[in-house]
Amino acid sequence: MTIGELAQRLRITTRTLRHYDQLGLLVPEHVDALTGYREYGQAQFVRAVQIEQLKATGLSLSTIGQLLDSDDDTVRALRLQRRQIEVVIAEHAAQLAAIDALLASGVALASPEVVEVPAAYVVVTHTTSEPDELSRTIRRAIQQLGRDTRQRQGVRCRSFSARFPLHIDDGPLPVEVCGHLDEPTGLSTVRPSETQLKVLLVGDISMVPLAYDVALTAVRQRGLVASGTVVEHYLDLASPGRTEVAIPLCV
Amino acid sequence: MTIGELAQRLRITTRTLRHYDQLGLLVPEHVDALTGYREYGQAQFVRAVQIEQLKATGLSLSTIGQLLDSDDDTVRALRLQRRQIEVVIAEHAAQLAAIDALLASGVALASPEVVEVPAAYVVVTHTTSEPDELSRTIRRAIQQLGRDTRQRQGVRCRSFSARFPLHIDDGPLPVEVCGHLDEPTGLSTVRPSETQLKVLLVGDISMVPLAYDVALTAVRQRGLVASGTVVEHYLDLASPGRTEVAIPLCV
DNA sequence: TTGCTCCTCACGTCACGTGAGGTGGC
DNA sequence: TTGCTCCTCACGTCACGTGAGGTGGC
Repeated sequence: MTIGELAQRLRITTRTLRHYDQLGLLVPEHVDALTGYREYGQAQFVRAVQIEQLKATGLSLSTIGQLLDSDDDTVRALRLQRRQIEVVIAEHAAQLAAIDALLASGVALASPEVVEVPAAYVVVTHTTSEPDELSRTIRRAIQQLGRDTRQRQGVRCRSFSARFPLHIDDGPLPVEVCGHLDEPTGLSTVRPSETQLKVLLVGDISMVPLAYDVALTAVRQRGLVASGTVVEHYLDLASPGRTEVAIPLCV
Repeated sequence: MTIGELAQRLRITTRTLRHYDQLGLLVPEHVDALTGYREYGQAQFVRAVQIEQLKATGLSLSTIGQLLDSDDDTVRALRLQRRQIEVVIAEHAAQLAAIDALLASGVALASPEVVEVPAAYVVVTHTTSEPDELSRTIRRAIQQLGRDTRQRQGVRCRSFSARFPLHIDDGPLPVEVCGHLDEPTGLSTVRPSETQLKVLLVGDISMVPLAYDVALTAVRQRGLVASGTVVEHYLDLASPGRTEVAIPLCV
């Protein structure tokens, strides 16, 4: 049969069949020496169907060729392909999550700004941490604080924030973790209002150092005076979530 | 800052930054006329972070550029992107299903072969169909037959098959649908053994006509004599599932 | 002088889509 | 002569990776 007939049967284009020919994946039974016309036979038809079947699994054409030509372990190749597709799906799921987080934040793209943060009711806990344990320490303190406030006061924290030194050296550093409440309760205190240079970051945790860097650079560049403390405010704890990284200013 | 410093902060390569420069997506604050060295400032740093944030959603660089440069509707763009990612995920899910079906079948790739199909216990039902209603008619008959055998005989069919004329003209055509049983029951009959040219097809429904075509071509090419009937045997009804398309032979 | 960072081309990736320009049989 | 199918280049896609080959400041 001609290339057009084969293409019609397979519901693919003649260009695709010429591409397969060029790759050596599906060579015509015979090529007219004069006109260059390709002639395909029954064996090529069957092979073409097999190729389309394997293409439906997302395998590359070169892999398909190897599987059809040698007696390579097709089961093994399909299992491998399965794992790779799962990775790709996970990547796309992460993109969906990133989109949702951005939409939920009102599409806030990282940009540093000076803001006046109003006073707030908070429950405070203090701890210390090695520099490279910082994020784990904060996470644990937040979980503990969340449980405590719910058990002891029946109140759920709206969000959490952490404060630690702006410049981190060796050795343990003091960390303050706050749970933010809507209303004052027995154990809550008031955190006074302050001026901050703030970066709202929507994205996964790996972007937090970047936000910190943006904030710090902006402080320097605008000639502001930092108070020596960093504030990270976790607006939601989902990953990727919204995190504010801020540097309190001395006004 | 230099291109290397900016790259380090963003955890991307200098090549990527040069690429952005080339696209006009992120142009340095200043380029040394003599050495060609790029110099980036605070504004470029912030813009670069915004670019990376939007890249996490899977948007293309050209779209990102448009969103950052004009006041295009970013919310609309993100919603659109969300839908496109869902489509891509669905495609990959279909690939996973294709892999699973192939693995479940023992990696049977379409190839026509002459087989002796043994006798079987079946429950038979007859109906007619317009040619372009064929697949729907078969599906309905299978559902009905499945319900009937379970209700009236408490037996579940192992699989189903359908028989219809090999050459389909205009007008209604006779269709025979069988439910295959493990054991004989009150209403079951025996379908005698027969010789078929069979193609086992693993894939979605759209490939069934292809399998039919493979089988028919093989019959012709091998000089066999067809009985005038096509048999489709649905080994599992999931989609994509395993379907045998066979043409009974006159021996 | 040796590293290090920086520079500019320019090819390669993957599976084709899409013209451009031309030919042979009904 | 007009359609139709067929042919061969060859560029374009997308976001860079990866050399090749070379330069300026410590």
